[in-house]
Amino acid sequence: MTEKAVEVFIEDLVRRRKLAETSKNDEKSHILFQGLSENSLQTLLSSSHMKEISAGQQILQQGDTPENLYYILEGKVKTQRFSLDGAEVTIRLLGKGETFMDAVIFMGGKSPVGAQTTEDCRFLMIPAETVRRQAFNDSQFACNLLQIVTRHYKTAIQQIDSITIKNPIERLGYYFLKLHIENGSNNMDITLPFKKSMIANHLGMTPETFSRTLNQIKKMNVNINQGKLTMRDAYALCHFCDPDTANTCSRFGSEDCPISEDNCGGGKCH
Amino acid sequence: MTEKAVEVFIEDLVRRRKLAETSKNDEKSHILFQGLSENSLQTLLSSSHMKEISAGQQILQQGDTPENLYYILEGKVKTQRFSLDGAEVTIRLLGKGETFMDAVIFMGGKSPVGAQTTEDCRFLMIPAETVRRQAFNDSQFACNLLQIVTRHYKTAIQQIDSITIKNPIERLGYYFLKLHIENGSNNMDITLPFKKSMIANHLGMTPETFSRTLNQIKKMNVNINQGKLTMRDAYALCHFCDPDTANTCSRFGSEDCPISEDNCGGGKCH
DNA sequence: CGCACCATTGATATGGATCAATAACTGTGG
DNA sequence: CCACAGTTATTGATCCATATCAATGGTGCG
Repeated sequence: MTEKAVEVFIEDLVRRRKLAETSKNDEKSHILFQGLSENSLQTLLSSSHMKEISAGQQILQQGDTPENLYYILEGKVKTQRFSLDGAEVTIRLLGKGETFMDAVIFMGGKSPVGAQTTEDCRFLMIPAETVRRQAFNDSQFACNLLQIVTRHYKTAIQQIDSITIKNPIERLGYYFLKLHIENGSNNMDITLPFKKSMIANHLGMTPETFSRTLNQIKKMNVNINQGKLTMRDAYALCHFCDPDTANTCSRFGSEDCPISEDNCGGGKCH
Repeated sequence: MTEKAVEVFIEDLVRRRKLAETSKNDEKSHILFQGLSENSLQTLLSSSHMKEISAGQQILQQGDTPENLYYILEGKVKTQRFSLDGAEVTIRLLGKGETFMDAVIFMGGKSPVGAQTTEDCRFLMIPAETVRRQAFNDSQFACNLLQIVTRHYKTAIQQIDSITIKNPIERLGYYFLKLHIENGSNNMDITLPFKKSMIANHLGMTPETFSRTLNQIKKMNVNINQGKLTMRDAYALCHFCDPDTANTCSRFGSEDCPISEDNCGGGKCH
């Protein structure tokens, strides 16, 4: 990364950090840089560089040694695993402002997952060695990483849960619900952020099953058309909510919220 | 924890740490205390206390706020999740020397998993607040935690992979293989560390399927009798190995190892 | 000895995968 | 702007792996 690029990047970060302080708008993966001194930020960024990778490229193979932490400035990515006979599992689907290989760097040894662009991408790449050194030198940074990795872990647990004890309708419904909440719980229109077949794989089902499941969901006040999802009412997906997710929903506790403790006393009703 | 107990515990830790330096015997979860100053150790332990909990007790409910990090001094534990209709998924099965709620403490909010003893247990409990504070004050400790959590995350990824694209035989075979390697790759006798029905649940299958799968595996030079597993030869389970796991096997690279690069050139053969 | 609990075995049911054909969409070049 | 090729999504028919249901057999404990 050139001196100039570093400066621009830092400026942007600082601006956003100030923004985050005043408003409640916390952009997700800025957690990585949260609360860092200018100095620490400099150390991280001065050894980093940017890279553009076009859509559909394998950024990193499962089994490679991870040399960098990737921060997505632009574009979308999936991380995946392959079985010996070529079957693929999508572990994460991620976009702008998210990081990957953040956890892998601390696992030691080869990466258990591969990563692939699904759109043209621009990355900020921070060398793994720098990240490890800085984690050791700056406990604020280490704590930021801890927060990120535990969040990934939590998501992974939910994924295990979802694949093991939920049926396709519940999985898809829950996925849509989370998109809905991410988009702001009042927004009734959602554009699917990935190809259907990718989401299907991520949810542990085939594209055929995904398609059929979509038809089921259409009967529930939700319409899907050309990758556009339109909810008849804001509560259409509440059926798929759980107490944990409810906490992140702006309508949690409102009169119509089925999870709300006021409505059933204990968060385990329904 | 009383002054006395602290001292005994620290003495024991120090002894083990010295042991770990000289031999290659790295007991798993001592990672938590690895490389900490006496001072840091004191801080952590002086606010800790011990607790005994009998078999079958729910230590912590899914949805509770985690108040402590648990270190298992004695006994066995499972962490689990429940669906709204009562179905259970076992996330981890763990024993002596392992920790839990380590990651959850940094997730913020309620615990996404519950924990239950499966045997009589004795725990060292370190208050969550102490852990968080110490992570911030001692980057060595933070890095230890990072290592632990990323390891959990990796296991979770493998679990997702396993449930999604492996059949019951492969799952069970892989589980046995890992036990075998943990026990020292030359040990041909393994005692199942948990009840079959628990392992079954952990592997995402019913007890019935587990039982039938066991019969399949018996045809492959592995015998199981009353929770005792006996391998005809040390390579009986190699069929279920993958390049990643091979690295942790003492026989990796030997003539008969099917993963060894010498035998196929690239670690993707078979 | 008898009661629980757990594991095993057999019979049956079923959800989702697979296979196969068609349809809709995307982008490209004339 | 349309025609065409390539990709992605949908729909229908069939199959199969694993869950479920039900009965039996062990094992340990009071």
